[in-house]
Amino acid sequence: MTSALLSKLQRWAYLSDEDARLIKTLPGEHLTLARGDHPLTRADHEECSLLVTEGWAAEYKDTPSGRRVIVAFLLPGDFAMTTPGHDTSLRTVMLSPGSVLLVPRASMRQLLARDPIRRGLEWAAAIRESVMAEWLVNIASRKAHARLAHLLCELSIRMNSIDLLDHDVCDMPLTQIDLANALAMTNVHLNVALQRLRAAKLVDVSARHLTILCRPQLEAIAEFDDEYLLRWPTELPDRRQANMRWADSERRSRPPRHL
Amino acid sequence: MTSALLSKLQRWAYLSDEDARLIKTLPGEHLTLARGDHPLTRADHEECSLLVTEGWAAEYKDTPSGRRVIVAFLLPGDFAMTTPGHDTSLRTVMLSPGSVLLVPRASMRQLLARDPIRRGLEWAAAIRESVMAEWLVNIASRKAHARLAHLLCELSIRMNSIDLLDHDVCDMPLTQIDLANALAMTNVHLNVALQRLRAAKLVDVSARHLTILCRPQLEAIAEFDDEYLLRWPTELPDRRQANMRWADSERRSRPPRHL
DNA sequence: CGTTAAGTTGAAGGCGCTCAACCGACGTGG
DNA sequence: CCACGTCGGTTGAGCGCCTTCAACTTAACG
Repeated sequence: MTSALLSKLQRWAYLSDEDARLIKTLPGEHLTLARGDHPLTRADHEECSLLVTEGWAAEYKDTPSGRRVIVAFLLPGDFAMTTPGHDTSLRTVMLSPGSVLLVPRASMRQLLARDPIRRGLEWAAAIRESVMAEWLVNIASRKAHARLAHLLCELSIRMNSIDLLDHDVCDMPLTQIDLANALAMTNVHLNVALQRLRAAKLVDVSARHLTILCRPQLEAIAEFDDEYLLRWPTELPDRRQANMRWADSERRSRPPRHL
Repeated sequence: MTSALLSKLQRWAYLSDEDARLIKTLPGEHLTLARGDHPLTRADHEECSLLVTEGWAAEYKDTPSGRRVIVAFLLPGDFAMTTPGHDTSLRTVMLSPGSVLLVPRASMRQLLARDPIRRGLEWAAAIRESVMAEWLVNIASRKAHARLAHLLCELSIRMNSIDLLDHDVCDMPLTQIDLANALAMTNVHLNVALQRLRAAKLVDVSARHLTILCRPQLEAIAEFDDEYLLRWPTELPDRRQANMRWADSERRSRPPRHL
């Protein structure tokens, strides 16, 4: 039921049996939904959090000009953004049949009262933000096929972290239109980008499944580095060599002349 | 000193005199920096939060292919993302001369112990995330000149919310290259987009200042809706109009908040 | 089988990129 | 003091990635 969330939290925090029990028996309204359903109403937002337990969902905005932009994919174990006074232009929709749990605020408080769980959830929130930043980088800096490759890398790693990846194969119930909406391109061009990855035998996307055929090459053309997803809590800070790309001259340079 | 943070928090939570005093006397190492300086080292991240007190900063990533992507602008009163085990590929840099406060974890805990302050900071964090989502939408869905217009709208509103906007004029110490890095385009094309807005007499960007000349038109071409920035607080009466320093005659009224 | 949504392919055109040159402002050093 | 270097800003030409539009195929489902 909430086993995806449990797997995820156990990666970042050591949970007691009692903690695990709390999560497995998390109370709330359980909804079974079809693709296209919107699990949250405006009223819900004030009163509960939304946890995806089965299937995939998305957070998106529609622009006045009619475009849909997917801002985040929600996989099993992910919470939807439910912040105080949340932004009503951001909506949550199911991208596949699945089920969700509407967790009352009181139960959430109960979870957060447990230190290991709270830390785990904070990690999850931090990674969520990290993923959004990486999406910005992805859309802002890479060409279509590399963007797609990057997203597929991310999704497979995230599926792995909830034990839903098996030998580089996992479910991926997205349409090409969904992918296009998440990657800031048209479905037409997403298709050609996908063909290109297929032709290079890097991935296989079909029948609602994703298979990574050659991860090293895929990661190479995607410039994919999983650090933003995995961040190990106990890791020591010696891995990164600070490459100062702001030249020394800039550091003490005069203020830039403006326009 | 930390007056920008104070102005911001007071928009979303009632602060007692004691709360205000706590913020004004927030302890920590105070640094004066030049453009291009990196205020945070890896070690700092584990031990303190970074608060911008003067000037502008940016959070950015550099891609292997050599592009720089700015993921967020930090204005006075903004905290840099300092999460446990934070993503080292994301860095913070000053975009103008200014000063920052390195707040020790202990002092942050002290702040968070005060309920109104904690709510205010949570509110600020929620808006930060909301802004990132809107940036995704902006880059993903709008053309160059509209992207630029949207960003300028956002920045002017954010400056207003820390009392640094005066009659639609505020400081904006960004180079066109900074703007281009934030908007996923080249400095060359940013320039033409800017010329276009200038020619239409919608904004004036010069001498490190931003002036909104015709907000209604600017917001129109930007598809700008300030809801994601202002989200009505639950516990405060609407101070927004009172605080707006521009004529609000033709601003459309907001649908009443659902109960 | 008829209908609808998703996937696929092709052609034409445009928005934005690359490359390149130039100017203007400012600081530096001879 | 002036020459020069550097950085930011501005403008133009050419081109290519991606969009738009359109038609057609395939799959799912009553």
